Parts: sequence; structure tokens; C-alpha cells
Amino acid sequence: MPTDTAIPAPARLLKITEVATEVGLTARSIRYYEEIGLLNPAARSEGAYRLYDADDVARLRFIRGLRDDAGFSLAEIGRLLEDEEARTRNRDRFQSTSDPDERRGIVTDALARIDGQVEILRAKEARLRAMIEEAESRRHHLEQHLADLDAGREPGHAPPGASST
Amino acid sequence: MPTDTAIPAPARLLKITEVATEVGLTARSIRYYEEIGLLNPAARSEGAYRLYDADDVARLRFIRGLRDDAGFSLAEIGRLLEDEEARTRNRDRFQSTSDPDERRGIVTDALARIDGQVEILRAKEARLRAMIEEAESRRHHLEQHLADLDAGREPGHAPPGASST
DNA sequence: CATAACGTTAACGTAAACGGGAAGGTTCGT
DNA sequence: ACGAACCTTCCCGTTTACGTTAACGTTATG
Repeated sequence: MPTDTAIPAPARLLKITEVATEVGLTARSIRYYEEIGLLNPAARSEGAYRLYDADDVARLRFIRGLRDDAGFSLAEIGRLLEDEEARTRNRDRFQSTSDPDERRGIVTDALARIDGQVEILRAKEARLRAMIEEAESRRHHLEQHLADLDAGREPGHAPPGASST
Repeated sequence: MPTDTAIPAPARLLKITEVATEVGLTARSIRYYEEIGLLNPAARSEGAYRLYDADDVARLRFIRGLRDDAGFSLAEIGRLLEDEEARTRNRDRFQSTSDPDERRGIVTDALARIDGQVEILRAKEARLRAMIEEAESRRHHLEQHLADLDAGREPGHAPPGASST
């Protein structure tokens, strides 16, 4: 009979280059993000190796998305993400308590933060969409001008945006 | 009887700080963008003052949007926008010819470029949307967990992402 | 238990995107 | 025609976001 059937499976911890390749960042960047307070690894090995859990990996993925896809600076990302101190505290608090009320509070807070993040991302999306629509309006304008030329007509003005792209 | 009723109205040229305030950039940035080949002013005054036309202003606005709203680097913006040499050439070509075929060609090229730009912007928007949806999925996950807590149930696992935001 | 492969901190280097003068020329209103 | 308020071209300084050794300790493997 195995001695450890009751342990919930500690869910493998990754070393820094392992996470780096998995999320598409360099080890240097990840250490830098730690330096500026964007995330602390879940644990350190006996010999001080950084060890990351699945939650850390998700956070790093999110950071990368905010940087590459949303175009935020690391300073903005720091503001957007929860303060890392609080995250570490909450992780510990959540694990160490089984009081439902306390857990409820932690989860409720996390919900509020996500809502704020989604709102900011939506605003960004709206601005991007506005740019796209403007570009398409320029496109239609040019199409119109082309139709004029094809019809042999000659409007007296140069096409706005004809050379501004 | 006025002597200039036939002139098509030259459409006021702006000096650098005028455009800067209008598009929300600094004069320094605009000069820098010129330095790295993002745009050349439509003209220079007798004393070498930079003079910008409406087309330049539109291009600067677009550049600012690409930088702030879409989060592109200036290098990417340079690739995205038409090569500035070609733009200057085309502006002159369009003005100096009245051959419909040549004009058609210029306009057709501009159309193709805009299409490429729109495609890139759409891709960016898609990635942003994916991020938003992922964030909302985390949100729903938390909501579910909260419901479990409220029902007095206790799932054995910590909520994924409960502390990763 | 040796050693290759990987990790650590610390420090310096770098490209991008400007900011901020200095030294001097231009424009414009009166 | 002259002063205030612009503009010009250098040129050096700064911040951000890492890259790159250097010098050294750790871990996995035969």
C-alpha cells in the first residue's frame, strides 16, 4: 500500500528556463519582472533556484499578453495587476485558512480586480476599433475616388489621405 | 473685383508647435519621427521652418494612434506605414500629372496598403479580444467558486487564478 | 563522486524614444 | 527696424526593458 495516497499531488514546480520557454519569454525578462515587483516565484529550492507553479505561469502569460498584445508598459502592467505583496499575502492566507468568510472575502476582492482589468482592456479595444473604422473610412474614400477616375470624372480636389498612408 | 477668385484656396500650413498641440504630441517627438523617417513636412518656409499640411496632420494622428492605442513600436509603425520616400514621390506625382491612368495607379496602390494595415489592426484586435475573453473566463471561474463557498460547499482545490490577478 | 548543465547575484552595456539645453536664425506685430 | 516669440540644428542626458558577460554555487546523471 502506497504511503502517500492522501497527498493532493503538489503539482510540479518549474525552473526558470522551463517557464520561459513555455510562456515565450527569456529568463532574464522573468527575473527583471521579479525585480520590479511583477511576480515572485511560488517557492525557492534548497539552493535558491526559483520555482514557479501553474498560477505563476498564468500570471506570466497574462503579463506577456498585456505587453505584446495590449501594448502596455511594465509600469502600467504593474498598476493593472494586483500589488504583488498582496498577491503573496492572499495566496498564503487562502491556503492557511479554512474559514469560509475569509475565503469569500479573498475571492470577492479578486473578482473586483478582474472586473477593473476587463474594463481597461475593453477601453483599449474600443480605441483600436475606432482606429480600424477610421482606416476603413479612408479606404472607402479612396474607393470612391477610384470610381470617379474610372468614370472619367475629375473632382477638383486631391483625394484626402491618398498619400498619407 | 478680387484678383484671386480662381485660386483653389491653398489650405493653411501649420508650424510644428501648432500641429503638436493639435495632435497631442511634442514638437520634439515630431522632429524625432522625421529623423527616423516616419514623415516629412509638406514644405519648409523661407527660413527653413517646418510646415505641415492637413495630410501630414492626419498621418501624425495615425502614428499617435498606432503608438498609444495599438501599442506598436516606432519601428513597427515604420514598416506598417508606407515608406516615406514613396509617399513624398507619390504626392508629387499625383499633383504633377493629370493622366487618369497614372492617378488610378497611385490610388490603387494606396488602397492595397490600407487593406494591409487594416488586416494587421484586425489581428491585433483579435488578440486583445482573446485576452479579454480569457480574463472573463477567470472571472466566471471565481464567481463559481464564490457560489460554492456561499452554498457551504468546499471543493478541495484552490481556485485557479484566485491570486494570479 | 565527478562533471555537465543549469542556476544564482552583480555589474556593466545597449537600443529605443524621447527631454532639455545651447547657440543662433526667423517671423511678426508695432 | 526692433524686440518677443517662435524656429533651427547640434549634442548630451535619461528612462525603460532588457542583453551580456563574469564569477560562482546547485542539480541531475552515469
